[in-house]
Amino acid sequence: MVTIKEIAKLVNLSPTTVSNVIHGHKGKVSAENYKKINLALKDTNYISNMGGRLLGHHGSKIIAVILNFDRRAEVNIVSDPFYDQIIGFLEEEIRKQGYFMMLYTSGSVVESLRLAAAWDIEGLIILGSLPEDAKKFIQQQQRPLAFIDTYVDESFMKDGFINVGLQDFQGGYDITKYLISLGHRKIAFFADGDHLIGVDEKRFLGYKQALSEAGINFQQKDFFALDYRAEKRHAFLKEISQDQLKNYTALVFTSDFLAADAINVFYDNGIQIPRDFSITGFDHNIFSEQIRPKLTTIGQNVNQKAVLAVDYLVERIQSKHAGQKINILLETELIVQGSTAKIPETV
Amino acid sequence: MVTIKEIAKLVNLSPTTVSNVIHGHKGKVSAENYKKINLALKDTNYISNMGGRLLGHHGSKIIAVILNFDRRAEVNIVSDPFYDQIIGFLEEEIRKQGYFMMLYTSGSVVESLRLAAAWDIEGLIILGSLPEDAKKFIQQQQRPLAFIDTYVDESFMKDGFINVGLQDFQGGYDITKYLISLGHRKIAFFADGDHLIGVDEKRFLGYKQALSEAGINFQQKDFFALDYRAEKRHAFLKEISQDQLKNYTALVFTSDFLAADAINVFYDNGIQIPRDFSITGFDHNIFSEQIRPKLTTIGQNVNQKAVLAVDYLVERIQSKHAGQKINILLETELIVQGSTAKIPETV
DNA sequence: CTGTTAGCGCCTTCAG
DNA sequence: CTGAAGGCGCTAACAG
Repeated sequence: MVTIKEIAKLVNLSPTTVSNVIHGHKGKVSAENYKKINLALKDTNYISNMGGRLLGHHGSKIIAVILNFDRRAEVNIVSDPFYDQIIGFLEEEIRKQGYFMMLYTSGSVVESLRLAAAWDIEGLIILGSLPEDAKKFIQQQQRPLAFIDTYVDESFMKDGFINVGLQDFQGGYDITKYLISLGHRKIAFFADGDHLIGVDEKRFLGYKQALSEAGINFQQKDFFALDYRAEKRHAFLKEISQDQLKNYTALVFTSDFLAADAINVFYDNGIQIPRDFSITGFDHNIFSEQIRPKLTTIGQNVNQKAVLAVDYLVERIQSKHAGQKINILLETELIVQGSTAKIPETV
Repeated sequence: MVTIKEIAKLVNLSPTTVSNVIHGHKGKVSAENYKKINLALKDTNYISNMGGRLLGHHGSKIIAVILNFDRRAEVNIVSDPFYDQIIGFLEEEIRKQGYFMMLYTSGSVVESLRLAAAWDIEGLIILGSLPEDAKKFIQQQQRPLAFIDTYVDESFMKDGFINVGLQDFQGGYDITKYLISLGHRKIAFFADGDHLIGVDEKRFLGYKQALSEAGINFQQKDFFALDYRAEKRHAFLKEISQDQLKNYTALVFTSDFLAADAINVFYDNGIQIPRDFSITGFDHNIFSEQIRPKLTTIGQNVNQKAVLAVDYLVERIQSKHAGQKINILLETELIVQGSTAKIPETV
């Protein structure tokens, strides 16, 4: 690997001058030498050694993407397409912005911050963080952070805070309202796990709001928690489909994955959608399209999420000061497909 | 961030001694000082600055995962679950082995190698590489490489070569043979794009072999190339289903994704599976389970692939010499589900 | 406009 | 067993 020193020798100039050319400081170098050095750089296929940069704290050019470990455990089970997709988009945008992406999975904030320190990482993108972890990140932050889909208290959104999320409340509200507009009044809600947090909680609150506005009384029994393990989940769905669910005409799921999964379980047990239930998903990813009937769902632009998060982060890295807090919630879109139907007029 | 020097001051010893403790060179430090230093390291939460390591070529602890750009373009379209899954598994194993993962997408071998040089990357894992790119990597390699699912000529598998793949030929052979055992003799083959390369080619050759052994004559028209763009692909499937496909009773797809996609198109056009066609997939991922009927497919262990690739690579990194070539093709498993059926006895 | 110098943190000699 | 010294490549500060 060629070094600046070697290039300097080659063109009979000093390393500083070479460095100036590399950094495009045109004003500091004569046009003639500028050209000569640039040629030499190309000829020798010069690459700057990142060790040198790191050591002088001149910027590592690394952005780390931190994935919450618990989420990841599931990802490998269900292959959560949201995470998969967004990682691809993040990598693309990080690369386009001239940075390198380090991917790190950890359940521990401390571990993630150690990584950031060791590599002098310029900024972190944090995916799927629980609220309490987000707080820890914010409190111990040494460098710019951008969260994706994280809800924290206003009080934690100080200057420098960045979050790019989705109007989850609105999405939950819209899709529930749509069901109500079809005549449904007995609408159950299904989520991943017992304790609703983050995006699922907002979607749930939107659902409740829509019920309430329509004068429908929500009861705790209308909420169903699904196990992340396929077998348990399937057994549970089968069981309730023969019992509790008989009271409902529509089922709202917090994700396309869960909705599609449920449709299959129902199908296997002779239940037809939307004849027996109207069902809705959330995300508008591959699962809502690769199921029959296709899901009525809430669309989001995952690419945009990734690009915005990276761009805000990079801006903050380069401006070198905190800047105002940013908490963008992207708009959602109701996608009506075949999994929902009007309730038949009954007398 | 605490440095070795600071720790040294703290305990009134030299940096060298501290460094020795950090590296566990017990023999070189008195037991007493060893303890004292270790305590100080913990107290101060010491993290070694990677810049220092890099600069001295003491090992970056980075393994780069290189994704072929063309593949990735598709990944973002179809969210190819194989890539998604394996990236998760790779990250996990790399972390477990004490390395950091840098994820990089590039269509250019040169770009990837520049990255490797700049960061003094210790080893590369290359996913979805075309054969000609693989050759370039091998020719220009400066450090250990591990390929996943790459087929290159024997002549390129010199010492140091590592590839972890699948018995794709066997898989294609087994699944076709299974169809034949059900009585099918008119079996079409569907792949992604015109020019069969890599794993798809092997699967195809397995299919042909099975046909040939059963005395079935393969003709070029039995091969169908699918467009990666959903709309074009769907239109094409619909079109041929009303025409050319009438001659076939079974359809072999190179992936679960394509098979599930086709089932949906057929379903939308009133074609029932397996009544009208028997259909097979390949991979046994989420798509074969999230479709009705579930796909008869070929199973592979993606986690094992990732773990083996990382472990072989790390072994090579640590042993510091090339070692014998490794070209492991993992076993496949025929998974019989509902998308295939016996051909009815006709007279 | 150009060059010299110093220092970032670590590790490996080598000398005590 | 311990310590001092040098060098990895780069850049910023400063001197010419």
